[in-house]
Amino acid sequence: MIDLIFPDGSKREFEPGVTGRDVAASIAPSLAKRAILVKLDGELLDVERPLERGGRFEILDRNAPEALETIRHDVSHILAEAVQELFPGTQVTIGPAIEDGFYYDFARDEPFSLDDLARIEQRMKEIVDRDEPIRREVWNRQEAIAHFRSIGEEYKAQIIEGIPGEEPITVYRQGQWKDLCRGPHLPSTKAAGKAFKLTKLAGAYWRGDSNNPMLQRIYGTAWASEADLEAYLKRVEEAEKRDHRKIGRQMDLFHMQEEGRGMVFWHEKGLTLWRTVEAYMRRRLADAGYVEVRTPQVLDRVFWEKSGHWENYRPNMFVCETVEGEELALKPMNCPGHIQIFSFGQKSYRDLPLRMAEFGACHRYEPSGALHGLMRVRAFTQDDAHIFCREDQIVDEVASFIELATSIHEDFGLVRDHITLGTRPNPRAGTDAFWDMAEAQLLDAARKAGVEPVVAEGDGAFYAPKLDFQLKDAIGRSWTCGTIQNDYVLPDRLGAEFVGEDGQKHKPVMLHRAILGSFERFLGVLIENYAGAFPLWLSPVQVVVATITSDADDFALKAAARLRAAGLRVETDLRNEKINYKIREHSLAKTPVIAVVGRREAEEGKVALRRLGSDGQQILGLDEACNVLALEALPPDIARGRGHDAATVGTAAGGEVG
RNA sequence: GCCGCCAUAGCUCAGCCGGUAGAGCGGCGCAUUCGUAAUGCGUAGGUCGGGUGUUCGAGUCACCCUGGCGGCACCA
Repeated sequence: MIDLIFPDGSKREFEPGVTGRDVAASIAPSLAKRAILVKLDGELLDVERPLERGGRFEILDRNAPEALETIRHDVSHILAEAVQELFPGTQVTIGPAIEDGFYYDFARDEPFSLDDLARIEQRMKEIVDRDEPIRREVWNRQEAIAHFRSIGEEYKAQIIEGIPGEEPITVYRQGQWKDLCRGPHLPSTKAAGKAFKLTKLAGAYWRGDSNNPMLQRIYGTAWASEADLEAYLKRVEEAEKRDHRKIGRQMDLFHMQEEGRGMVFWHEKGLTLWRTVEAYMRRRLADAGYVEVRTPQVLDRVFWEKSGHWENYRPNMFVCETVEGEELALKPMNCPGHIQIFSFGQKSYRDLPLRMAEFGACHRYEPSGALHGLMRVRAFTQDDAHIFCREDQIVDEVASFIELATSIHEDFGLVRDHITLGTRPNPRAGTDAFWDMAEAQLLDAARKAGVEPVVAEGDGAFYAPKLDFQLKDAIGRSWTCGTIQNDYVLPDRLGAEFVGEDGQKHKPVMLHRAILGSFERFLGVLIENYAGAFPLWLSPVQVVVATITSDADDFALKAAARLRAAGLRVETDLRNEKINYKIREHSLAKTPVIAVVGRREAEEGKVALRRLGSDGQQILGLDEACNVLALEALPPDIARGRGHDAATVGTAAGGEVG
């Protein structure tokens, strides 16, 4: 007999070979009907799977969180079945569940069309209606390989060949159709439900390797209920509205054009945003003990040969030849330049840690297909810095960096989800012993800062492991911003050294670190995080003074001048338009504050402040308005320095009027 | 770079099976001076990303190039 322990703690005995469905039926017939999966000691199993051992046991219906992944996986199989019915001769490969949905990769000479997608989706729904039972079978390895080969499924045969010897080869039958799969699966196609939708068509390399043939991938989304599906589609729509490329155009922040792929034309408002962020970063870095430097944009090929970049990254560098025959390259990164400054003259251990920052403009020839708005560009400015330190200073430096970065990210409304530790990749420089040590240092430092990193196997740079910050924005999407790497290789390669207490020369360790990543990308993230409705301190235009009638023009100009004198970024709108029209226009332009001035305000020397997103007004005397807004527009670091909490400042003074 | 899709006024988009381009918003002009999310009327903008071909005739079909988008690969 086997013992099953239920979630309520009760324990019951069953015959070995009993199925999850039998167990459910012994509790209640309705439960047997609803059951789509069972969990035995944390492992998900088919409900029809005979149980050979006991353990902690749970019966899951389709609303269980764990069921969703299986539903998605099943829908991907239904997709594959539909495709093979409609397009005989198409080979199936793999089709996993992913975040929000699933995909399936097919090998077929003819490309699928968008129209095909609609047909396939229709057929998938028919397959669900057919209620085909899904059953697990264990096959003999050699027979399985021979079988899949014989039916022309070369990819499946290859997959089986790659499965470790001790693992059983399982095949799931789904009506007439079958697929190699580890499982688990739902009891029938009907259990998958119809809350799914095919979303996109894409190419994808077999086994993720660009040397392999390209397969056709069909993506879909699948949910436990129609309501969830609709909510998801709505979320996607909301995210599209925040697209920084769209908002960048609407708000006149920047543009890009054909002749400069991956290069940004920053317009006045976009540059204002940039400079605001830059000024903030300068203050934060200065407070944290960094010095700022600037290194050459273009350096001789010989320099990059020494640094090793020529050898490793030549195809991705912008290179030019001069009339005198020199070969020069635009810098793809700042580190070698910083080492030159470090090595200029002699450095003592007393100089360490030396934190050297540069808002460094770099150029990298990124593959054309990688370019994406501001997120991936060919010319970008990093908020770069290198901390030269002794080995025993690494942990402290990394830990305080984590604190600094966290504080900065939060000032921009981004909350940390987690930090990843990218470990040794392949290929890589250095011995395993080196990597053991370097990875341990980062782990120690993270823990010292109170963070337990999530390990991302093989995600490190080739010369060093790294910590990456994963942030969440206002609508829950995650972004990677900020990184730190402990590099022993480059300082050695470029001969950086310092004189230690012992009078001997030592090699410093170099911590490469960025908090924003690049200004381009970070501003893109900010635009999407705030959907263009920036907090007052960041907003390119902070106040628009809008008149109701031309009688108020003079006062409006005076008010604008005073607000500017108080340090605010102000525009005026004296056009002969109705106030409704102006309010609408400036609200759509995401202006945080509209200062309305009519005859009444002009006579009384007041302004009526209207905040974006609220329809109330705050009528204040001009002086008071200047004070309130200037205080409110303080960057968060300065507000903290003055003992103000930016979030609550400005709401205290003045009366609300409907 | 690879696979697929797309490319029409400043913006968003319509233009069916080929017969020489439309709308809304925006712009400009005139009128309106009107208290917190769109005042009315009028008017000017495109030869349809570039090229080749098919055709009596192409925005509309085919092919090539360029670029954009969605993925894949890449991301020091």
